[in-house]
Amino acid sequence: MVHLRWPAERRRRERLRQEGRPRLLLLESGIAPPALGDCLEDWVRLPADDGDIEARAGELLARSRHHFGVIPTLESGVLRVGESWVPLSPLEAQLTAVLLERMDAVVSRETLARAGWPGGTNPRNTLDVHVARLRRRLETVGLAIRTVRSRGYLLELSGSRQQGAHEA
Amino acid sequence: MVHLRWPAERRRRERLRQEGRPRLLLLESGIAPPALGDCLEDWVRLPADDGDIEARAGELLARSRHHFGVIPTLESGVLRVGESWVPLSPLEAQLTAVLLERMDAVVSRETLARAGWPGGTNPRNTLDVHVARLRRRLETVGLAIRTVRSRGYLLELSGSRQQGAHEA
DNA sequence: CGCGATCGTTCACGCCGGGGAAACAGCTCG
DNA sequence: CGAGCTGTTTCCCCGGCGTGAACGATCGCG
Repeated sequence: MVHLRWPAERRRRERLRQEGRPRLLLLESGIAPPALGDCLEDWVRLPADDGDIEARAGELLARSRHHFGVIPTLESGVLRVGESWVPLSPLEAQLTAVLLERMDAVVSRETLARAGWPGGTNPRNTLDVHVARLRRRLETVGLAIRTVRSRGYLLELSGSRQQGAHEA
Repeated sequence: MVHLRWPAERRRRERLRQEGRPRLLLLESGIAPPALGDCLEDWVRLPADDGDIEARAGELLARSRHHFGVIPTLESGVLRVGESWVPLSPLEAQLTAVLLERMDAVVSRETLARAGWPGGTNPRNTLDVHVARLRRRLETVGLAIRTVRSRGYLLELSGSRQQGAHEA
């Protein structure tokens, strides 16, 4: 996150934009706000409260993370999401792999069942149980498995905008 | 684009957020900026220059347009509008599909009835009830079903102007 | 002008089935 | 041997759906 003065550091701003880095413009008083180049930019009019500047910087950072998207990766039983990670059991890894490659889309329980138990035979509830367990595990790294009733499941980052989403 | 006062209109803000509509918070002085829910929100500390408010509103609008083409899509029981989505039951999905492909146009209740109950059998206020429920569900993602009396229903983005307000 | 008839909305109830959670048991592997 | 995986059973909650009835807004007619 870079703070820079506007319009004094105009060239620097341009460079940062090309590099795709988030930047916060500190507006000298009396200057009109510039048109923002992209989602990774914001401005604060001076003089400003430190808290406000802090807040904008934080939002910008969060937005940039959201914008670039966190891409979970699964490799030899370890699921990484940003900084954090969890070990997955073989079966859980199977299921997660399928959910992952259809991230943000619905995966039918049937597909999941085939992924986890190619041999086929297992009682109705087995999948439910494993999904429940997987759920608990994934939420520790900020992933959520949503149920789409009578359709299947959907994997997404848990901050996402669903109707049930709760946050401060 | 909605301007609202913070923290006074806290509930309104929450509703708008769930509907995925852009909103600008006008911060009473002395209040700390709230954590932003998503890319469609911003704030200005009062008292503020009109130009600054204008600028932020403009950016927000641009960002929101950039962020979604606002074209609702329905796929495997999931209705997406911009960043938000809702799971729909099979029946609701049927109805929504019809409304969606005639978006912004009136769909007769008869058509809807046939879409939801191809077996034909189902007079009564069953349809009404399902429309009511569907309404509640859709408003969480910023869609609205308007009634056109003795004609049918009409699906539109809830940001649109109310019927009854005939414009010049 | 008022009064039903008509149309639409919403609430409350009940049934049904999908899906969730806990608890237990066998298994595997270090 | 103990801990973590996995399968299975059982119980039950809650969401989806249909129905009935009360409520409310319009409209038309005398």
